Amino acid sequence: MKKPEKSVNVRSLAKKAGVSVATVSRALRQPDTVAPHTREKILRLVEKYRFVPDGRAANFSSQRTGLVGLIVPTISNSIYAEFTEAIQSRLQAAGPSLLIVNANYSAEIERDIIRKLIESRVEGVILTGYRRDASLYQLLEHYRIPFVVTWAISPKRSIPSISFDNHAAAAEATEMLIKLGHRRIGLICGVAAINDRASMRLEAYQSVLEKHRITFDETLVSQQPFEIEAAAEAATRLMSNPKPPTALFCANDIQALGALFACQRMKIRVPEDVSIIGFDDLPIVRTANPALSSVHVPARQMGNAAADALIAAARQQTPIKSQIIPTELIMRASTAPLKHSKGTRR
Amino acid sequence: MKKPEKSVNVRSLAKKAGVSVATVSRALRQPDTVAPHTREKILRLVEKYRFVPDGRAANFSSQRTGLVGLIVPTISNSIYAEFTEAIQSRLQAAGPSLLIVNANYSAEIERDIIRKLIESRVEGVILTGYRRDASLYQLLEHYRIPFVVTWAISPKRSIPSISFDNHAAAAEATEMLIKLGHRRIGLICGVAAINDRASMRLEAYQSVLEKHRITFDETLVSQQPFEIEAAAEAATRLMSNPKPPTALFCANDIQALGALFACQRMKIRVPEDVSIIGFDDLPIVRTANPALSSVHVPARQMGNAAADALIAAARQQTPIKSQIIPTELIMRASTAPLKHSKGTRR
DNA sequence: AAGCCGAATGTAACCGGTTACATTGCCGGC
DNA sequence: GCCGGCAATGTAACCGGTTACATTCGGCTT
Repeated sequence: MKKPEKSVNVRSLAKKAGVSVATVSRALRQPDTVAPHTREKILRLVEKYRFVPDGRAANFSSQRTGLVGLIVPTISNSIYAEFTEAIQSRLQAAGPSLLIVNANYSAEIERDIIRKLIESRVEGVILTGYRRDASLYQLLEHYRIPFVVTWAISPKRSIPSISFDNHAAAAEATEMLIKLGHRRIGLICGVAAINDRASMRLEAYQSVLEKHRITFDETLVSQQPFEIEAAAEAATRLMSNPKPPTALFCANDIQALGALFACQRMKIRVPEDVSIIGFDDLPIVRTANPALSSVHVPARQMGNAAADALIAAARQQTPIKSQIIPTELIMRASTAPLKHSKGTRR
Repeated sequence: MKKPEKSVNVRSLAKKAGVSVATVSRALRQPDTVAPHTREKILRLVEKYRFVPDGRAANFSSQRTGLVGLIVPTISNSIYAEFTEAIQSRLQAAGPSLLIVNANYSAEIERDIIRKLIESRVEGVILTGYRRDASLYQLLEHYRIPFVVTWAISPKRSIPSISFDNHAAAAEATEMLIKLGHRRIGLICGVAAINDRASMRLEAYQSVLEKHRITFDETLVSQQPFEIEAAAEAATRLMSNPKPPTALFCANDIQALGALFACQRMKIRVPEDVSIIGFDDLPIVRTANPALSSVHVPARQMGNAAADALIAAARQQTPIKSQIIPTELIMRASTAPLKHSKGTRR
C-alpha cells in the first residue's frame, strides 16, 4: 500500500539524460566543467521535472552546511531586528544562511537551541549575552564551532565578544542625570537575575550613585520584563513615591516609552517635572513627544562585525578577536536640568 | 598535513563500547529497547566524548526533518513577533523546529528562501500574504510540502489560507469614521504594489468611500514603507493640506503612532481636531496618549491555527482547510465624532 | 605514427546515522 | 530433550548528493 512515487533525484535524472550521476551533479554545481550540449540537456530535464536537489544530502556529503545560528532573547524588541538584518545582509554577501532562533529569555530553551545548532553542524553561532553554563561554551569549542558573544562584553578572555560596554553606557547616562543636578534618580530595567545586560546596567547605576555619595534607594528601582504596560505601571509606582524621583533612567527604550506615557497620564511634565533617559535609541523614541534622550546602541555595526568575524573564523582557522564598539548618549528633549522647586529636597 | 582529528560518531563509539552501531543508535533514540547495562555503558561514553549526533545524517537517513519554515516580510514589526511566538510554542509542543526567515518585502528574496526551504526538505511552510508567482506554489505542491497563507485570505481555493479578512477589517474602520461624521478621511498605508495586505486595505477604504458617495481624493492617501519617521512625515503632509482631513485611518499601528506624534508636534489635537484609527492593536498603542483606536488583529490565534493545520497536514495527508478569523475594531480615545466647526480649527 | 595531454565523463566510495531483517541465546512448555 | 518465542544485539543496505580517481577519446606534438 506504499506510495510508489519515487522522488526525482540525481540518479533518476542521470538515467533519463543518459549520463552519470557525477555529470548531473557537476552540471548543477560547476556548470563550466560540463560540455555545453550535455549541460543544457541536463538543465532541461531539471526544469522539466522541477528537480530541487536535497540540500541535506548535499551539505552532508560535502561536509559544509553554510549555516550560521543566531540566538536572540526575543524578537519583540525591534532593536534586535536591526541587529539581525545587519547580520543577515553580511552573511548573504558571503554565502551562509542565517538561522534565527528566539530563546525567550530562558536558559533552558537556549540550552536546547545550542544543542540543536550543534546537531545541525552550523558553522558559527552568534550569542546574546555572556552569562550561560560553561558546559555550553565547552561544547561549542569541542565541536570547533566559532562563536561570538554580542550585546555584552565577555569577562573571560577565552570567550570572544563583539559588543558595546553596557556598564560604561549606563554609567554615562546616570552621570549625565547627576550632572544635570538630579539626585533622586529612578531606574527601570530588565530582570537582572535572568538578563546579564540588565544586571550590568543596574550595577553601573549603583556604582555611579555610590561614586557621587548618593545613597542607593531600593524603592527607586524596578526590574520589569520588557513590556510597555509593565514599565508604565512601574513608572506610575515610582512617581507615586512620597519623595518621587526627578529623573528616570530606563535601561531600555520600550520601558522609557512606557514611563513617558505613564507620566503624561499622571500629568507629570517631561522634562519639566521629571527627566527621562532611555537605552537603545529606537527610531520611535526620536519621533515621540518629547523626543527621548537615549543611549544609542551600535546594533548595526555590532551585527556587521559579528558576522564578519564569524565568516573570517570559518574561512581561516583564526580565533575571533574581541571588540568593543562605542555607544553614544544622545540628548533630546526629555531631559532638563533639575529645577529647585521650594519645599523639596535638593 | 591533514588534521588527524576523527570526529566521534556512532561507529567509533560503538567500537569503544564493544557493541554495534545499531545498539548505539537505539540507546539514543529508543532507550528502552536496549538492556539497561548496555545502555548505561553507551550513555557514559556519549557523555565522556561529548557526542552530539549529526542531525543532518539523522534526518537524512530517517527521511524526516522535523522542520517548518516561516517566512515573514519583516521582523521589525512586533506584531509578527507575537505571531511567531504563537507558532513556535505550538510547534515545540508537537515536535518540529521553526525556521524563521525574513523576506524583507522582497519577492526575489522570498523566491530564494522558498527554494532553500524546499532544498532542506521542510515539512511545512507558513507564508505571509498570498500574492506571489504561481510557480512557487506549484513547486511546493510538487514536493508535497504543506503550506498555508497567513495575514491575507487567498482568493484561490487551491491555496489554503488561515487569516483574518483585511478588506472587511479596513472597511469596518473606515465605516466607523464615516459613522462618526467624518467625510475627509486620510489614509496612510503600506506600499500596495509590494504588499497585498496594504493593497486590500486601500481597496476597502476606497470602496467604503464610494459606497457613501464620498469622492476619492488622491491627495489624502499616502503609501509609505513601515517606518515611523516616514509615516510622521506623511501625516504632516496630509494635515498640511489646504483642506485637511478630519480623520486618519492608518493601516498599521506604527504608522498610526507616527501620525499621532506628528499631529502632537503640529499642535493638532487628537481626537478633537483629528481622529486616528490604527491597525494591529499593538500593546504600545494601548498605552499611548491618547490610547489609539485600532483594529485588533488575531495574530496569536492565526499563528496557533496555522501551526496546528501544518502539523495535522504533515501527520495525516489531509489538505489544509482555509479559515477566516474575526478581527475586532477597538475604540479608544483617539477617535471622536466630527465637530462642525465652521472654517477654523484648533 | 607513436606518444602525450587534457577535456569530458564515468565509477564508486563516502558522509553518519537509521532501520529492516538476521542472528544469538535463554527460558519455559510439552 | 526439543522447539517456539522473545528479548537483545548485530549486519548491512540505504538515504542522495559529492568528489577523488579512473577511463575514454580526439587532437596535437615531434
